[in-house]
Amino acid sequence: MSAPDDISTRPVSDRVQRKRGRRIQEILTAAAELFGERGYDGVSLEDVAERLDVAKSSLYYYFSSKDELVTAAIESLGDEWTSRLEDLLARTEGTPAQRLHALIHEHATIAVHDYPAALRLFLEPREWPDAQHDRIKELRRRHDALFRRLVEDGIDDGSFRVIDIDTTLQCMHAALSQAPLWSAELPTRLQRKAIDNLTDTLMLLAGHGAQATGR
Amino acid sequence: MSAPDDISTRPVSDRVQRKRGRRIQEILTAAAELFGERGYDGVSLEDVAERLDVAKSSLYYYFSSKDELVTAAIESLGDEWTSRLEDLLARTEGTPAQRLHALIHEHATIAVHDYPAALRLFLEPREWPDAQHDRIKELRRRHDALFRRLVEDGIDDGSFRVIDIDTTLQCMHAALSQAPLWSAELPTRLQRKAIDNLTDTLMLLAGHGAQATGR
Amino acid sequence: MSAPDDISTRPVSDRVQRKRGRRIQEILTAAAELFGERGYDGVSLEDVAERLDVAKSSLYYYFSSKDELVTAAIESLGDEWTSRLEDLLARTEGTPAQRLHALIHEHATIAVHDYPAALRLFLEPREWPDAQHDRIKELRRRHDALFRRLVEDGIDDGSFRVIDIDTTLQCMHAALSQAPLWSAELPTRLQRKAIDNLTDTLMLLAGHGAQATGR
Amino acid sequence: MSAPDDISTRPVSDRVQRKRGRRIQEILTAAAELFGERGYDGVSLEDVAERLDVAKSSLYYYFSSKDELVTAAIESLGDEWTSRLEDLLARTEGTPAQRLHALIHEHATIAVHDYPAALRLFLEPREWPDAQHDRIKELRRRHDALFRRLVEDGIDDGSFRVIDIDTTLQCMHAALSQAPLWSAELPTRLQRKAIDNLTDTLMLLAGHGAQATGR
DNA sequence: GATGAATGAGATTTCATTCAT
DNA sequence: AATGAATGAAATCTCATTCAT
Repeated sequence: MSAPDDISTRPVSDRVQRKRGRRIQEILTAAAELFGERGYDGVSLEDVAERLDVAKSSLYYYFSSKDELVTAAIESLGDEWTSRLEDLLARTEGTPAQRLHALIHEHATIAVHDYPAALRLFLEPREWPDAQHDRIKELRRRHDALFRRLVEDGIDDGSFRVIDIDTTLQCMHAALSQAPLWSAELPTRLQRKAIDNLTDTLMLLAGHGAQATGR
Repeated sequence: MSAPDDISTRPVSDRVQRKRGRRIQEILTAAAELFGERGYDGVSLEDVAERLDVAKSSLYYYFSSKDELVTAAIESLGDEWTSRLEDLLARTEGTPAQRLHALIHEHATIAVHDYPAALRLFLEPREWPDAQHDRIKELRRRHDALFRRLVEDGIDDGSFRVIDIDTTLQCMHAALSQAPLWSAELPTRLQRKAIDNLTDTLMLLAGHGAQATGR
Repeated sequence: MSAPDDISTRPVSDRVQRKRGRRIQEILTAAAELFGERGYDGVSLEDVAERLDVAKSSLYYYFSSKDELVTAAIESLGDEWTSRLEDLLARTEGTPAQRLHALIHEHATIAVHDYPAALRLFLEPREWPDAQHDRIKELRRRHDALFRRLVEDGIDDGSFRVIDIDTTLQCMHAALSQAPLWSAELPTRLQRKAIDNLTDTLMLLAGHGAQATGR
Repeated sequence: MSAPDDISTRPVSDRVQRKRGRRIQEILTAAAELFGERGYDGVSLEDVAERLDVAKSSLYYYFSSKDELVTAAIESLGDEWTSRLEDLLARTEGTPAQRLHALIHEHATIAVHDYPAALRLFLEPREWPDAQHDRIKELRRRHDALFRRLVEDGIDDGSFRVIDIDTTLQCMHAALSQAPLWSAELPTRLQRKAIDNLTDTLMLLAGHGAQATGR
């Protein structure tokens, strides 16, 4: 009805752009929580929309399908998660053992405390639609690399001893992924303690004696 | 009007009875595989029926609902699994470390080799309908008890040292549950090796040095 | 496998014949009760079979379809019902008012007391499959004729006065059909009284004062 | 994350609201007709949808289950019906006999003429799902109260004489409920007459002589 | 941007009916 | 005569997706 060219050529104002970005983040956060908790099939778009207090159809303005929304949510959560771990490592000095201890502790804290919802994301790809497999694997790789490097460092300097590094990493990862599940049942005041225990226990997997945790 | 007393005289012949039992086992096996692989929501009755090459509605002749089928499948699989572990322990002598090693190895073998499908069953209850929660928890308890006793024995005689026994068991369990997932991708010839590695690695969680596995 | 002619030409022994007849009656009785109570759609063949403690498929040995079973059940019940009323009239002497009173009372007794289940049978044809319409109408006609004759007699001799005989009969019939419904809620000891009240009340429809019922 | 407060500023415009209301009424009307005619089991949602020329699943946008749709349809129809009767009484003066006559006549007119479909609604609760029982009973109570009061008035002033007021009301109700069934078969030009006859006949149940209907 | 309305595909479940034994 | 097993059709219900406004 009005000149169409106008619309397509006019650069969308920054303010509008930012607003859209913020809205998308809201949606992704809500979606990540829900999907993390109940899995792909366990959450309908209606659920996501309801939590955001918008109409279901409105979600399609930002994402062209459930799959796309899920993909973005996973990516977003995974990105933030990995970034937090990378940041931590960047500012933590010390022996490989100290740094691995810090990394595990941080990961456990995020999992149990900050994003208990996210457990399914790293858990297993088979649940997710094909499109997500690669993204999840990629996330998983980035995430894995952080741990792997530290473990290798520890092996090199003789402080760690493992049977097989892949196996070790898989076990760590499995235990960390499952952690929110059982620690969710603990009363909050015990969770910090649980995280410490978990961290120390997992250090054993690297063939390294439990660190004193000042407890 | 006079009800014939022949209820007792027509006890459904044994042959028929056995046949029915066999059929039910077929169904349960197929169902356990599928549900184990793809989860409750990921499998439709159509899928189960198709694998058995029967009509969807035929399943209702044996089970009155999807839930009931799933419950029975879980129970059946879990029972057999736990029995195998209990049997193993009954015939295995030795130190707690030797017995725990055998137990983990057996569990890993079952998980990776015999029932790679079953991983979800022990994984997490939230996915399953309410009716299943208790059954799964109960299975989990029985299963847990086997490991716990051995670890406690090892602690008592000084051969194990753990930070916190609950944490240790959770980690072992998590790693064993996840194992089929990543080892599924290995070529078959490497799987035996993977199981050995996994077993030795998990022994570390009990604070016990890696056993020589004759490798 | 054996000579087939034999089977078809050999006259089935009387004993067998009678036994079959008895079995059929059992089935019809059970079916009439169930269908009367819960209607055509409300009763499955499984329900009928269960009450008889036989297998569902066995019903097909006697009736070739649900519809046929229902038809026969209706017919059987209706026949017996109408016969009872005809018998009653045959042995009851007196004025039209006395005879109508007796007829209504008997009908009400059967409906409320003997076959409370049957209410739907006379209620309305639309519920039943097409095949049944005519049978039900025919039953209804026979039944109606009994009442109609008496009312006409009473009109002729001046003891009844009605607005329109069809209307009068419809109302009587409606009230009698519904009776088991509300009297079912009464405690048994009040049902006899309720039948009396109903009878006297319906006599009013014939424009005849309530009879003294010796109460 | 910050939930916008605009819930109150986006109150779903009135126009939309009204449109929705209208749509719902359309559905309820169609549903009431069908369920009234063929009963709960006799009507599938497909039937309702087809009459409205929409997809089956669209009904779920307005009602969350068949039961809910049926409940609403019953309620809606029953409400209107009772209101009409209450209105009539509010504007009708005269003796209890005159008012009862008017009430019965109006009820018969609605039943036979306006909503011939509704007969089952007042007929019998056993057909309807549990959820509906109470609603139907409540409707029935309201409806009953109208008739009861008038009959009681007539008894008090000596113009009516009944055997038992409950029985009288049940009979009236039964006859009125059944009326559409048999009068449906009459040619339209006779229906007015049939209603008059029915009304006069039912007045007899109150022990009151037939009113002259100018015939 | 946002949403109410609508829909098609697919899921679970029921049931009359058939068939081999 | 009787029945266990199996099945296809249909019913209720869910949900991702589309579309007009």
